[in-house]
Amino acid sequence: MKIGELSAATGVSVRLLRYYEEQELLTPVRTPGGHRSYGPEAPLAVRRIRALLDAGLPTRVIREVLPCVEGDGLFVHPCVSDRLREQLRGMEERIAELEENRAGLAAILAVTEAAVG
DNA sequence: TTTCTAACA
DNA sequence: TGTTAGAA
Repeated sequence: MKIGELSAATGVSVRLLRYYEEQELLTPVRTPGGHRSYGPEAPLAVRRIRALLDAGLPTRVIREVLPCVEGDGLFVHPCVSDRLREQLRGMEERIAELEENRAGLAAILAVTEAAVG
């Protein structure tokens, strides 16, 4: 199918579909005219990518685990569990850092408002 | 009309 | 991610 059809079938913009290809998440074949041609499994592949993206994974990680994804993307082969835990760890670290930032900013505001009014 | 690439917002 | 320009 053509990119426009895949877009209509998945609700993902044509622009994004081209971007996924650039990130090596999708690998459509080319017609003699240079147009992208997607196979019948493309809609499922896009759903998987979306599921992983919605989990906050960067495209770089998605590229690594995509071959191990099954179904609609909510289940992956156990062999990539470690990679995913690593991501979860990093995510938690970022959250912790943001909490510190929040406390710091709140403190500044509290002191400021107490002094000014 | 649709798609392509590349670059800008 | 959306938009846009010029070409096929």
